[in-house]
Amino acid sequence: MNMSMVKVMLPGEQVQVPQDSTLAQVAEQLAPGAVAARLNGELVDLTHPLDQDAKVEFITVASPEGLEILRHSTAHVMAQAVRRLFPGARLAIGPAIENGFYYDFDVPEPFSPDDLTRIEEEMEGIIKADLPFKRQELDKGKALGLFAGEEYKEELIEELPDESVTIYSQGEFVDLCRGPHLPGTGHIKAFKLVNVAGAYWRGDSSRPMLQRIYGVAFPTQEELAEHLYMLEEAAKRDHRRLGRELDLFSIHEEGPGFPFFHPKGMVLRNLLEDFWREEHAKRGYKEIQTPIILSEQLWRQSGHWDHYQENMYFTKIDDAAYAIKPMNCPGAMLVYKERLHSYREFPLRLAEMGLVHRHELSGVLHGLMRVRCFTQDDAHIFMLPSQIKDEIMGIIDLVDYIYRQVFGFEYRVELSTRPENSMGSDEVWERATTALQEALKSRQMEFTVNEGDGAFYGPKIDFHLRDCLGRTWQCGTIQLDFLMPERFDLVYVGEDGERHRPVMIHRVVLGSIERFIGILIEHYAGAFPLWLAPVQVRLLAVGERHSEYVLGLEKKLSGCGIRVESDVRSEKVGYKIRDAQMQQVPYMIVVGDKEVESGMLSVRHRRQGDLGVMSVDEFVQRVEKESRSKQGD
RNA sequence: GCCGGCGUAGCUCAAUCGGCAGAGCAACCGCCUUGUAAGCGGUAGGUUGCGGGUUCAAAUCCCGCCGCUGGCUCCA
Repeated sequence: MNMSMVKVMLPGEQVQVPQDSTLAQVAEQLAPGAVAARLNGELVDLTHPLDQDAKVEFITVASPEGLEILRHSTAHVMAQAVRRLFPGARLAIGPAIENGFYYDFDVPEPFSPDDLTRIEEEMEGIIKADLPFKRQELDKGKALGLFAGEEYKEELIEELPDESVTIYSQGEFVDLCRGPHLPGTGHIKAFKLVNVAGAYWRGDSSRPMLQRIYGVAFPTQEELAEHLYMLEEAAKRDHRRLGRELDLFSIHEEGPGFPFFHPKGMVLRNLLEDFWREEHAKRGYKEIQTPIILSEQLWRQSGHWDHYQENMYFTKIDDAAYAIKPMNCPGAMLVYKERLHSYREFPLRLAEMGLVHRHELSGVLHGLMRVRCFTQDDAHIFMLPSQIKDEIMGIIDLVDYIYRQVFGFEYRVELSTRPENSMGSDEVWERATTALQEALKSRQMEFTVNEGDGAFYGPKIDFHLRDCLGRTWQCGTIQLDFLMPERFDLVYVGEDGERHRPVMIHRVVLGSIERFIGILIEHYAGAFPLWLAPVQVRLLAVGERHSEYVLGLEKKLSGCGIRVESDVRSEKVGYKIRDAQMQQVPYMIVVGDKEVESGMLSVRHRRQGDLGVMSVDEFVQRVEKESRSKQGD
């Protein structure tokens, strides 16, 4: 018998196999750890047959794609377990996510933590049975029949563009799925269900709330354990915890979402603001300040009344209606309108550290990261249409300078386009969005597009930073606005002597001072670089007889502009060092008989330990140099 | 706002089945006079988030509210 062969091109080698062999058969010989494959560029299951010559790359769970498959398959196993334990549960969607997966279920009763344990046990059984994942293609009509009564699956099937859909099954469990999947459930080695949460179907709060179970999954138990350990470590960096331990800020039941800054938090905050002012002055910004409470009429004119009312607080003064500002722009408009402007003044950059109040839903408040009042490092820039691109590029440079060069943050950029409830014509939106896009492209920034997430008055570029758990928070934003100038009838006198309409940019760099401080706390795990450290030096008296000398030294150092405090408590030196270490004080100076006699300083660094002896001048210079560098440990 | 979990001393956490609210750290007082990550002893600290209910008896069980928290939605 003449068996026909096909050529399989693998990275670095080429083999011939009988036609209609499966990829699994090839993998058995050549890639024992494979769980899936890339066949002519497309991800497929190992059960896929080879009917013609093909380029093949095998995938293991060590690769990002393999890991995603592992997690996705684990989600299916979880759904199977849930179905066994809760036969009435209807399935929604169950994708792989960072570190794991989730699956949404419609169940009459929410899952309890005990249920999670039972589900985990059921999953173990399914894994032990090593059920193969089977793929099947069928037309939509048949699929709808198969999933009859599964309203979420029906909705998904109806929306799929192709006439045929694929389903996967393992054992008795069948699910609509594009795949690919692991060869069998036995390939799952390490997973854990971590929590349950309510989640609206398709993220729409007007639709039913489903129960979402989150899990994590890794190729090995070791990696899973490592991940769980990392989470524990991350919790130690949580700004809410460090804010209390380092006495930076507090939030009270009497003011949910309204943070209180303590003396040390204020030092940090003021230093950050000083830095901000310096950098903005260098770049031609003028600073203004506008009131927190302004007439409701103004907010009607700006469009906030129609588009932002739900987030605003209102009040009355002498029976007249006022609103507490949720944004700074209308105030800046009034400043602009104070007098007539010439094109020669442009771009006119009016900055404002503006305290805004917004009614955020109670369920979203989170330490300093999401609050109900915060200070925006705002600026409104008025300019000619021809200046848009340069101006936006200048702001991108400033953001990059502060985020990356000064603080060493990794950040993500998003372009947000027109939302549903917005003002203005399509044409204006189109123009503004294109301008932002072009600025990003000429700066060669990588960015993702966030459809429908713009402000109600214009599209925006957002800069996102990560917290200790990898959650991202929007910080900087650049918003282009053709509408507000229209609404407030802003004009400038052009070269031609005629009046024209200026273009405006709203922008923040840090975003919210509060949120940015939250990010800083987590980024440095409380060990702020010297220039930001609320206390830079702590003097530790060895015995009580050294107190007086220590206090004199404190005066001397603080006279040199160093933030210093003294510990003259009746405690051992080891105790004082431990205390200063835990407070993340960068420098400790031990003062005993030797130092009093010699006039030298015994310096300890919070990371490098004992630095030995140096003179006061030497130490002051060291501190000044390190502060100027803005470098961390 | 919605779904789940949680709320005990300033902080971290105990308190068996519903049976006298407890420990460590911090604070305060005293002893020690201290040399590079926690010296010793003592004192004080609580309407168990708030309000109802069940019970002979509630931190514990039930209901409502407040707050925190993980998500969803929303957003700097």
